Amino acid sequence: MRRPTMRDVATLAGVGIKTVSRVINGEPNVSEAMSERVLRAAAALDYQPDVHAGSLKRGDRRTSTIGLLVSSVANPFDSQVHRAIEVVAAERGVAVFAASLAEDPENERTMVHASIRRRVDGLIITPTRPDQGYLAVELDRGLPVVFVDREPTGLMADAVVSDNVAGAAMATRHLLQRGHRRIAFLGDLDRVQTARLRRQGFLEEVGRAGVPTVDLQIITDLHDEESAALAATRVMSSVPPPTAIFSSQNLVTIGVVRALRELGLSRTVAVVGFDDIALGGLLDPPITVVAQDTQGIGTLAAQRLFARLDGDTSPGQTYVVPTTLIQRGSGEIPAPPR
Amino acid sequence: MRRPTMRDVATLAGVGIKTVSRVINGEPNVSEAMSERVLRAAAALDYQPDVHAGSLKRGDRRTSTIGLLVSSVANPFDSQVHRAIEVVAAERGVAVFAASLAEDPENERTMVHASIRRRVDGLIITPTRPDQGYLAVELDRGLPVVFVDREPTGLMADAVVSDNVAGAAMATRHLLQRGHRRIAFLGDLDRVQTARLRRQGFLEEVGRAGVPTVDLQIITDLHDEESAALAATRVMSSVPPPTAIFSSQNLVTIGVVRALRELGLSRTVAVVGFDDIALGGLLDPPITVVAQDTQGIGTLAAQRLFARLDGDTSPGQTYVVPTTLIQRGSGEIPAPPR
DNA sequence: TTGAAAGCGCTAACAT
DNA sequence: ATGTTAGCGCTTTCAA
Repeated sequence: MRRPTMRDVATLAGVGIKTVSRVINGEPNVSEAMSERVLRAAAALDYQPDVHAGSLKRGDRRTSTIGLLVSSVANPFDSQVHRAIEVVAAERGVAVFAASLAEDPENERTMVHASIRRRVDGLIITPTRPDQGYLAVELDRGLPVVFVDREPTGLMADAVVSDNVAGAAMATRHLLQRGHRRIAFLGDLDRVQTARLRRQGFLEEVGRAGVPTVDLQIITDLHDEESAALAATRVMSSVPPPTAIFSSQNLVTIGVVRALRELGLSRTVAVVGFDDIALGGLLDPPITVVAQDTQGIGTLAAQRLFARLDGDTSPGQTYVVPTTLIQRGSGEIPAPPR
Repeated sequence: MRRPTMRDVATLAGVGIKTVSRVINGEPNVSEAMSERVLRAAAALDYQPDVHAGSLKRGDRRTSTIGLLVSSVANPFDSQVHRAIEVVAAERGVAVFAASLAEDPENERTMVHASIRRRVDGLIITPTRPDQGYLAVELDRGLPVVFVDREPTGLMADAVVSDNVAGAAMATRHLLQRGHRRIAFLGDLDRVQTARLRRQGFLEEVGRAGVPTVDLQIITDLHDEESAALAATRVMSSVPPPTAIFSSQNLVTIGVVRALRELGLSRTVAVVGFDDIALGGLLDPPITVVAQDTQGIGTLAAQRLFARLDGDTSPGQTYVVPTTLIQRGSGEIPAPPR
């Protein structure tokens, strides 16, 4: 009925508790016969050691648990990153404690503290607050923190991010090369770092191409599919309308596709989206995107965290993971002759 | 540098450790002045209590942590269920420790034990092994377990599942009503319970309609998009070919859609899929599906777990969550005149 | 090779 | 209202 303790195992095996500890932890200097006797008793009782009770007295205080705080575990980008992290963690017998911050700055501190109260060995975070300076004291105390998707502010630490500026520039260049000049940029919440960087990449590229500002339409702060669809409809009714749209985020792209479909313009107006879309290849036309390497990002973030846990004390740095342009059709629609 | 303990807070505040404990835990019988002094000291040291050290001596041994073991955290169904569970858990200050079993039976036991070693208060599991009897001892020891997506075998416990049989029957009836008789069933791994139930629902419904067996093609054990596409291509080349396809799972549906598209049959052959598909409404034709209520399933599973933690000792039972037919176009293609 | 004692950070039980 | 002691399950230290 009661969960057995190491002492119960010791009693059943008729040995001292320290011997059980040695066997359970695979420590040396235990005779073969002893080891087998203890293991038999442990199995008979269905004994499972208490990781946290053990860590209490141990020097390193490790719990073999890390925390992952992302925008939302239900979001495809985050859940793919989560999966990649989990694979690396599982190789080391480390469990992942996941939580969604829902882009609410309050939640970031709350969940960081919830993690620390559970004594995680390290933390992987998508920063949501304007400043991460409050984490400096935790870094000092030896808690490694790696950021994903966005760089932290007010703190030197490892970060693993997509090349947002270059990716957006690549998408933009792709449209320019097909003759587009009147291009609309539809972006999500401007307080999100990635949204700003993608806008920057777009602006830099059109600037290099010498496109006059009057030909551009820059819409920001689209927060969902609905607002994006409305914005796309409005943009297309301007005179003269854009011949191409660059949408800087997943949901925005979907909203744009839906709006163009309803306007009967989906075969006429070129679209490139940032962040891949499930089944993008089966849409009509298939949608061209700048895809992020979610697996690469997750794997690298986990590797950085474990490197820190293994003693790496080099200064924190940002790792930029390249994006890929996937040409499927919507982005290859040429500009109409003038 | 070192992480402060409750004793450090007590020393700084110049009080006994038990007073700090009372303040931190919001226990009564502490003067206003004392409380403020302790909180000031705790804040100055950036103190965070150790949940597990506390639970060690506490009567209930609760850690305010639950484990969630699903097929894959990157899978849309699972990650939506995860998010719903997390919302209920967060209301109670409970953290969720998530892991993917990747449909590998070995992983189920491994991760259950990994969870128990971390002393989770309860477990929500998508069963992957053929039998869950090994968990009986844990139930006895007071660890509540709730199953999601599939029912357990060899164990009486709560389970929250979609109405797979009725959902599949509904999809089948929908096709029958449009005059289809030659219908193909494409299902995933037959060792997965939901795959068998959906096949059963299909067979029961065609049976009720008196469709001769010779008109049906039943393909199972499709494990991914590629094998599903191949199977669909093969099925459509039979003579006479089916006029409708019921695909029993997400990836299978995508494979079917891709194959029909390549064969130029996507506007001719009716398709209904089990489990919704992101952007299914933007495909051409838009895809008709039997959607599962992921949020309802996750919320209910979490509610059942917490009800058990709150003392509910009623016998375990299965909760069946209804599915919804979403008519978008592909399922409404009529059978050709004979 | 084995085991006894002390103590990790905290709470329960019992003082005061 | 506040503090003291013992002990949760385990590992460390040290002795046998």
